[in-house]
Amino acid sequence: MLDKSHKHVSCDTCGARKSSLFGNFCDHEVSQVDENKSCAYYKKGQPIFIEGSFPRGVFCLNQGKVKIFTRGDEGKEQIIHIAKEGEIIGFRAMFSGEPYKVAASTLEECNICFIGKEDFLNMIDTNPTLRNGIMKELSKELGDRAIFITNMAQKSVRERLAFALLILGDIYGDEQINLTREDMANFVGTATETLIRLLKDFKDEGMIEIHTRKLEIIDNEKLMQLAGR
Amino acid sequence: MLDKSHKHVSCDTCGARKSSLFGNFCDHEVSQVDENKSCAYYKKGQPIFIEGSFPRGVFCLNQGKVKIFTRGDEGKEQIIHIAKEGEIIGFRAMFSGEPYKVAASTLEECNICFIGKEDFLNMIDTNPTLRNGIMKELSKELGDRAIFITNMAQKSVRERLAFALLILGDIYGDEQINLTREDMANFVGTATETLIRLLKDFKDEGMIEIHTRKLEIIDNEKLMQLAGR
DNA sequence: TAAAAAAAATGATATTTATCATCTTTGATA
DNA sequence: TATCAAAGATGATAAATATCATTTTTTTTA
Repeated sequence: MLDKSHKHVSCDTCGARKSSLFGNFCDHEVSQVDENKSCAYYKKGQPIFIEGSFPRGVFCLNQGKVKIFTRGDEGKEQIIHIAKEGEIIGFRAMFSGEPYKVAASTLEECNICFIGKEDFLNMIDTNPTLRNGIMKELSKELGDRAIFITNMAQKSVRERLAFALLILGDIYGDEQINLTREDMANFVGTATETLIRLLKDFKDEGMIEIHTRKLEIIDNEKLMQLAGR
Repeated sequence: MLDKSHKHVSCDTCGARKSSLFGNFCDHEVSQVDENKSCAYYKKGQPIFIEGSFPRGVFCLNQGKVKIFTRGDEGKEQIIHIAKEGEIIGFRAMFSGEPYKVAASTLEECNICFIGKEDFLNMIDTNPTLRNGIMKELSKELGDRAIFITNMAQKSVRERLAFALLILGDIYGDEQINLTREDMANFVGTATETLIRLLKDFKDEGMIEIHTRKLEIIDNEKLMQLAGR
């Protein structure tokens, strides 16, 4: 269980920072971020920002996982991305000038830091490394989403599930995958019932193990083969 | 029919420029682009760049339409975007440092200018307006693709076709929509046969008119209602 | 302008996947 | 720890869409 007091999490000791966009900051840049941020504890299932609102700054994930999603016409969520420790979320809408097109909420307990819009944009302007990192990140994601779209359009639910499990495996690292069946279905883009049935098939075929809610990947190879490329 | 000689198209007189990322360039910035670019005529169906290759620069569309697509496992195309006059294409991969994840080829005769990587990156570095424009563009597209993914996952083919026709209507402006059924199916994400049948339904329901290959939107309202939001 | 190729259209059928109804298990909370 | 709500699971059925085979029309090119 995480510390619930809203105390300051120092960037200096943030284990997630090395792998983040702030990873190669020098000391004084780190303290610049440190001085201008605020930190907060979020409990599981709490919204960080919602679709349609205007961004006031960006969120930097110190601890925990966060889902980024949109809602279709009937309110059904489509999970676009699951962010983990070290990721900065919500910076896209700051450049687009539009309100958020996606929403974000926690999938588990999280510690999340907040950097105000002005401070962040100021950093972008004065720090070419950060700027280039951001542009690189934006471009990469654009490519990933093209593939996501293609998968949605051309792969069967079974293939998409295999693909999704591989991504989730990466995100959860050596932890077990821990999502509700509904969230997983909303990531794969299918009905919850269909997802449940397929998970059982995958278990029977020796690709995963199911520990009630948590999933363990047993046969990465087979999943990759099924997912295609 | 376009002029096939590879003569220089001046940015100065480029009708598409005003609506492009170079739209608010001052005179000397325009001539900077002008001096560093080369122009070429492309015939219909010609590739501009292909998936997996490394970018040497960016392409600026002076005249004509271009499809941006990926290929699924069985080689089937998924069209992600259709670019028109004024759009700059292929700049994403230049920032990501990765090879192209998408391919581009012409849908009709095109005049396309080319700006080398070094020149373009130099412009980005020295021109904050261009840089901000690019970041804005990248972010916007990221939002659009989130919605695209959600549509793919949650809408029926019929709804997606309505959505696609609205987008195509915007792109083609007062021209009629002019795509093969296969390309259209690859944009909507469905089988060609299904697309053909649905187009007939749409015609019968008075939403579009079919002039052999070209389509005309008759009832925008109804399409919007069908497409949702 | 005829011939060939490509695109469009149509019908029959199979398959995948969603939906609805219901039941069971798990986990949270009073 | 008993109770309740949420999540997970299962079966039956319906609907949407893909696939395959074939024909017609349009476009391209020799």
